[in-house]
Amino acid sequence: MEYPTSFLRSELVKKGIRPTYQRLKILELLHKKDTHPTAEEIYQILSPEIPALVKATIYNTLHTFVEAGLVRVVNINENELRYDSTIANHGHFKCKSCGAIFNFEINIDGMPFNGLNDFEIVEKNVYFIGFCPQCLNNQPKSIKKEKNGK
Amino acid sequence: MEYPTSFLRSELVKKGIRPTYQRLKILELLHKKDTHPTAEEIYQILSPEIPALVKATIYNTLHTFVEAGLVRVVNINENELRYDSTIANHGHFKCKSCGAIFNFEINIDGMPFNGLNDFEIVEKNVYFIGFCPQCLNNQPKSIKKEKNGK
DNA sequence: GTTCCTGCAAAAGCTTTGCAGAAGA
DNA sequence: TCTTCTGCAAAGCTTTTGCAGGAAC
Repeated sequence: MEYPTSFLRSELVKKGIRPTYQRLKILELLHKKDTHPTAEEIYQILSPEIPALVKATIYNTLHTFVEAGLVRVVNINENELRYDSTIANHGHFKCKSCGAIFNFEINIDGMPFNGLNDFEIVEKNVYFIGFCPQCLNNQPKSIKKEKNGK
Repeated sequence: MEYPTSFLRSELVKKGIRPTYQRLKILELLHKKDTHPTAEEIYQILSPEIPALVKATIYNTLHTFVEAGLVRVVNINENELRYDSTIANHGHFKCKSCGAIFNFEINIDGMPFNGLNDFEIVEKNVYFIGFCPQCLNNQPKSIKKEKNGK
């Protein structure tokens, strides 16, 4: 998928966020990468292109985006925050071996549940944990014993 | 629910974990409290009872429990790790206002999904975010505008 | 020109690690 | 007695904050 600058720019302007170069690049990356990068990963990817870029800016930018509802924080085990720009109904699958996060289709709103009668539900999330096909192929014997991908 | 020391003790011994006083207290707390306390909260609760207790011990103990499969890490938005001793099939609901986490019934294994054909699924999780009845009653007008409970 | 953002550096917060003494087997 | 755990202190990471110069409007 391609995201022209004009599209990204209007996405920001619509929310009252100044479309600076850094913000456009970070938003573009979040749209392109579907692996839900961490702040650190965003830094690693954009740093060569924007040498002056600093992590504080990435953190500030991500906060701005989250507050505006442009991206969502995905947070699956481990102590790390990942960011997701797809707000549609989907589940997240995290590979215990390589740590990658995949989207998959699931009708979250169709799931029956009990015990939240007087609660107001704002957001529903589903996440699975296991092993991705690539990791299963690479180490079919030992993979089950691995603790995590760190 | 009451958890006699002998029960807790055997739970640990079964997993090959030495049933020290600190570990028994932490495990007991995780069973009693269904709000999925953080390491910090565990420290706050047990500190008066065990003045010498130190956070490093709590972190180490929680790691030990997680590795043994006695407790699970629950991790819903925000940058904090919570621990859950109930391993059965249930969802977690996090209140945006007070930050408390509630369990609710949901048949996770019954949910249909697509796009994970060659994946090996080890664990399935569901979490909802919204407002709990208590917070809805306390501030029925302003609650929707609140960002989070921090 | 004014407002707001970025980069930089320093601080803050949470978690981990190394080690000596204490507790458990 | 031997092994393993706890408490303590220090280190390590990630994230946040304050401020001056710079970019956006």
